[in-house]
Amino acid sequence: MFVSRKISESTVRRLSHYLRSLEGFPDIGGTVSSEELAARGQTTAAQVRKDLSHFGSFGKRGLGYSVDQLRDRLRSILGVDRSWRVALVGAGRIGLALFEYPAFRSRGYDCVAIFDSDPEKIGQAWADQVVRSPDEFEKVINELDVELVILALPADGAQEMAMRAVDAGVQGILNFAPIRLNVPPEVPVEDVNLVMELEALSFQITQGEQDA
Amino acid sequence: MFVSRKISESTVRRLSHYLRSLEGFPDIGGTVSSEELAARGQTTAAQVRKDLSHFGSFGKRGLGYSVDQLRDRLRSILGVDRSWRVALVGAGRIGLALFEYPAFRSRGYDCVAIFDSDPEKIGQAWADQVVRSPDEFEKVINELDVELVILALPADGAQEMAMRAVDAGVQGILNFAPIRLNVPPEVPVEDVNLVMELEALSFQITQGEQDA
DNA sequence: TTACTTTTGTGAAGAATTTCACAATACAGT
DNA sequence: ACTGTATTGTGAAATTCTTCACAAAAGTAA
Repeated sequence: MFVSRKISESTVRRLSHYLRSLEGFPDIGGTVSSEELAARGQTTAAQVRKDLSHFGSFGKRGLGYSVDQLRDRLRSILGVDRSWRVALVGAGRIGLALFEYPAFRSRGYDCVAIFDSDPEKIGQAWADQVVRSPDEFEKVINELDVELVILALPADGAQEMAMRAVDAGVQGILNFAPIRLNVPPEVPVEDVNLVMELEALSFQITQGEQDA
Repeated sequence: MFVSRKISESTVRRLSHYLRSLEGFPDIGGTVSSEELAARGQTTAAQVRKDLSHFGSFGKRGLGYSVDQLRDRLRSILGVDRSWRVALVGAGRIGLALFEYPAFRSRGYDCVAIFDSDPEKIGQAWADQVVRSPDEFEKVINELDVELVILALPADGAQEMAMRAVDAGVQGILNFAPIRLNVPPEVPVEDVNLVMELEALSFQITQGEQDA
């Protein structure tokens, strides 16, 4: 019914997935059943209904969910019905890839500052942005009201910048550095660890072969 | 004891994390306790022991685990005690970032081919590689014995290339395209979805504020 | 050898998540 | 209005994952 405490990580991932499916629906004004949504997300209809039920009941029995309504509701639940002010820390290949990732800006994640400690890079123009020195970090974060920080730098600098981001009042961190960041529990961190993903893959392949 | 069926996704992620921690240990010949390992991975000592116990018992009571031995064992479990032949599909920003990611090659993931459908890109040299046309895909995958494919292309081309990869005999797929791939269950797929990560982050921030 | 300390490996308990199953309800057709 | 069909919302059951707690080592020191 109400927004109960503790929505699990897996539920959130599925919600994000449902939203992605709904965005693929051209059918304006139509409806979608939990069954259809499940088919697109390799989960079950019951799981879809359970996930959605944590936030209220916005389906119609016998009919399903209004695509438009559900999409709007999911956007609001996931916090993407607004825009976020993001700073990118690390102007390497990964930083560049993210900066130019189309889905990034199109979903309201506005990159308003870029930092890198490499003197070669400081001052470089990236689209409408200029790469800044980390010396300016706190000042810029405050002046531009940055809410999210993306850490796309090597492991050794990541912990320090995470701390500085938290102290500067940032609300969340997307971390690409392959270390576990030590931050206060009230600041959410999401990790993207490419090595871990590859290892999960080779694990599954290796295991699969052992079974055969 | 023995490698039992069905190791959970979360266990695999933790194993990968333990390995990362152990690689940071300069201490050659030393030992490490489940307690220490847990502290580095924001989990508990009992969890570490349970995770490891799925694959045998390679600790010494009263002493802990031999760093060297455990590291080797984890490498073997995760399948990174060997090298993997990888093809990159999509020579955009994300593809480039991955191609140049140092941890990539250093862990035995050898990129042996790059494909892109953009005629502008075909023929470009990337380090020791040349970007190839997807027309050559099946031929090259077979000739070079490619085992893993990294899909770093837009959503609309991803499903087709996934299918072609599976038909060509590829054993696993790392997917950066924001769609759920439809492949036979015996071919493992790992998804890296940047939008999903950002949404998980904004969800947590939004939720946190509602509680306060 | 014996006592003491440490830390593993693991059954059992507890917690969390997923699936089941069905009453409630919404609409369509007649 | 009534019958039939579809589909939600949700307790309860089943399953999976995590934590607890402690006996079984393994080393150390006297």
